[in-house]
Amino acid sequence: MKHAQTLNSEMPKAFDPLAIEAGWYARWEADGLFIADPASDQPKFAMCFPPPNITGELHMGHALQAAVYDLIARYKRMTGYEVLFLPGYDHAAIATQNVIEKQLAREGTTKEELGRDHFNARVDAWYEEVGAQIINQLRLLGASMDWTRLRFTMDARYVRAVTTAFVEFYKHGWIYRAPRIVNWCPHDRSAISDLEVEWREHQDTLYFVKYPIEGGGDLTIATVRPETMLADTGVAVNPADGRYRNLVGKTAVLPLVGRKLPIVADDAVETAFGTGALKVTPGHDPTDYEIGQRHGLEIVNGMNLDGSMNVPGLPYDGLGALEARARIVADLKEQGLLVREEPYTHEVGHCDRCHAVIEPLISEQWWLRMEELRDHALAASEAGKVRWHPERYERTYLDWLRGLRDWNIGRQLWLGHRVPVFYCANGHTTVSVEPPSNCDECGNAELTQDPDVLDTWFSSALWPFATLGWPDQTEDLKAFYPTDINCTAREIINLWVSRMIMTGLEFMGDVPFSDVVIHCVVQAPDGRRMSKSLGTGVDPRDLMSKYGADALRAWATSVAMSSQDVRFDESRVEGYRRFCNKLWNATRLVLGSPGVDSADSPGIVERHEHLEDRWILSRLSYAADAVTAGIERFTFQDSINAAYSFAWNEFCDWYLEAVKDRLREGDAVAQDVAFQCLDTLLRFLHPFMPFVTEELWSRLPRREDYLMRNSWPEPQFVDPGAEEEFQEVMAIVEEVRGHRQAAGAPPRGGKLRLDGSVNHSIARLVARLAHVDLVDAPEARGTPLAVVAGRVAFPSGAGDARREKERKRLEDDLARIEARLESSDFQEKAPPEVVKNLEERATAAREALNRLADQDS
RNA sequence: GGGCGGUUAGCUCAGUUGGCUAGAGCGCCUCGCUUACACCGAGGAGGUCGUUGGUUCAAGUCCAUCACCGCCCACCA
Repeated sequence: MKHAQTLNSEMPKAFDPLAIEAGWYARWEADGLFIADPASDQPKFAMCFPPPNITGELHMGHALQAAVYDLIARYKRMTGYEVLFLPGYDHAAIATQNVIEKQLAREGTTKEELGRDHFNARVDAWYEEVGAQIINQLRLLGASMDWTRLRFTMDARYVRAVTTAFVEFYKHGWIYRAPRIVNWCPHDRSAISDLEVEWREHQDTLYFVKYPIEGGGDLTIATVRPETMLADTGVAVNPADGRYRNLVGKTAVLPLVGRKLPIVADDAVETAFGTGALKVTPGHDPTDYEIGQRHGLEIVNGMNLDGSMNVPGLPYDGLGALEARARIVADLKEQGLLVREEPYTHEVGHCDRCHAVIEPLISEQWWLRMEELRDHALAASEAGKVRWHPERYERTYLDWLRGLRDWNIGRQLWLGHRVPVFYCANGHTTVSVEPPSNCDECGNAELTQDPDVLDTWFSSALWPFATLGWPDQTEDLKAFYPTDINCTAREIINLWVSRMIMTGLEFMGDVPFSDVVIHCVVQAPDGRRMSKSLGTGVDPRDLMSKYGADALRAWATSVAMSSQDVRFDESRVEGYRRFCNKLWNATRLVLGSPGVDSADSPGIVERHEHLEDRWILSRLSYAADAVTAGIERFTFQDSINAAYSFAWNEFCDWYLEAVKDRLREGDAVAQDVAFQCLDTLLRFLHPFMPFVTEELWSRLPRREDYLMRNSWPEPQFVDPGAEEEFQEVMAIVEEVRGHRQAAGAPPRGGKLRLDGSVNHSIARLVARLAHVDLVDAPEARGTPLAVVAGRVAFPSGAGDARREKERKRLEDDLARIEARLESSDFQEKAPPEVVKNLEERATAAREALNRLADQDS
């Protein structure tokens, strides 16, 4: 349990985050506060943390995401839920393979040289090392994750879930194997899905090439990839294109190769592009593939899996694409077939992991039919089962879903979940979760497993239930599925969120979560992408060691739901460290008051004789409401801002200043109110800044338990009258201070006569806060301050400039207000309360001007 | 090519259903080491809310247009 001590004398003057963070995390964890109990009779609340790729350390995006998740987890615990916050990490097959390959390259070797076994050992070691790093960083952040339920997508249990899903889909007849044109990464020697292609702008050349026509004449086509012409099997024109109508049905002859190419008419051809004639390469272009299918064109495979040319008998055989291109262009030029070249800018697909140029080619792959999965997901959305925050992202998701095509789930990588398909020597296929010992059909025991692995996203798609034990009906699964929230960056809405929804509906019969929260992306200060390779990354650990985890988290949650991406601004993180320090010192002040150990805390103050007490308690209620509303609406910045301004601008700047004397005298009511404020404030700040709040709360008198497992505050002391009166206090005090500075007077001292209309409570506070003595009448000489009708003036004439400025402001304001009030349209059409409000403002401005005039006379 | 978001103080950002006398943090200027805090306190300067129109008694807030910036989808070679 925690150590009990409440002596502020032990509190250093400055808050040191590093001195307390690790200790609290260890204590929370040791006391099992992160562990979820499926048998609890509390309502359940669950979130499965998006498994970070094990490709390296956590970056800013992870920190931001973890801060948001953890704030929700802590908030829900405090509001009475049994919370499961489940951590894990992802094997990220293609990404990890690339990382290891790069390491090997640096060591001057390759995975082929190393061999499968050694390569796998290497990968395992890497998973262990990086997995530990990631966990460590999440702990540093204060993420209250249930580490007893840590999951890894390569754990045996998880693997079984993945293969089970595959087998189920297969039984439905949704998984099939077929040759199709795919995005081929020649570097990874694997197919990748459409979503894993990253498009980049290239400055290329558009080549215009003359194709002779049998029986005389020729036509010119335009291409940026002349090397693919070696695999051309046709030429296409638009049926509506009058220029070429007479050529349809004729045959062109492929230069350099001599192959006969039927000229066909197809709507897919754009008449406005190039010459309006398209060379058709069904084996290496998706559009061409479809045209080829429609017209029965032959498919020629002109490329090897490593991206080199596969054109036996031609001089380009075995060359890389770019080299072949140069040679072909030269040869065409020599033969007079190159009509012209134009610079051309277009988008070229790259592998999003290794960045190699994608080569579309025909390949036999595993496919998953999406029709039914998609339709169920669409129906779930229509039924309002998933809410998106901000709402607009629902459309992003739905638009993508509606255009969904079959998913290429096979990968030809060394890493990943193996496809659970086995072939026997007789050519039969057995599909099974557990490796079969015999062929299902003929009993043959000589089985070989399909070499393909599954797309990483196939396994990630099962995350919300596979982590809970599916396909077994575990206690966790029953208690915590469906989960409640998924929070990610928008870039993986389609890759991941959509697929979880589809598999959840399929295997669990319900959506995997009810709310999807999309957070913004943090950019480098100059607006570029934050990236290690660009050198624009900022390490969250550096920030934590400079400012503390609380400051980083407070900043992260304050920007997470921005409508636009945010540029990283370190000064804002620093600002939240100062805020922690402010809280620290405010607590220190209150704890330093004599006799606090016996203060009646916590307890609602029944003795309301002090205006400032009623005022701050009313403000506290208002702030607590705002914090709660912000969390509930997923606008965390509203929560942070409300907490910050209450703590700093109201509690510290005004309340503590107002009650300093009372605290010093050991006034039990002031102590009680101050503790009440601190107690509540620390509670509603805890999800945002768990460490400093737990530390300070533990120092308040008689706090036996952890703040972390205490209840969410709902103070309900609202006193509009007190708020109004205190406004008056602040206005007069600010005026005194303003005049003082304008006149160059000392910051305290002097005498002030308040108008008789100012009540005693207000007068008392003004005197204290403005550091003046109240008198009945200003003395003729040596009186620095005087007041007329509740407003401050210097009788001497010092402060005239300020007064003049004030007059100007008031006059301008009054003129504007009167202009509006004089409009009959306004009087008739504006709501009465708006008119009334404006009239009151006009009155106030006139009174203020009158007072200024009185002072002049 | 389609869709979405953004353009508010020197910088980074807030501004809920139109009522704003437009805010915060940082930075800047002037004071002040007052027994919680100099990781501080007090005062102050600084914005015709990207453009041009429109709707309205009233527009940063709604509509249209244009201009930039960013993102997501999209297989015109």
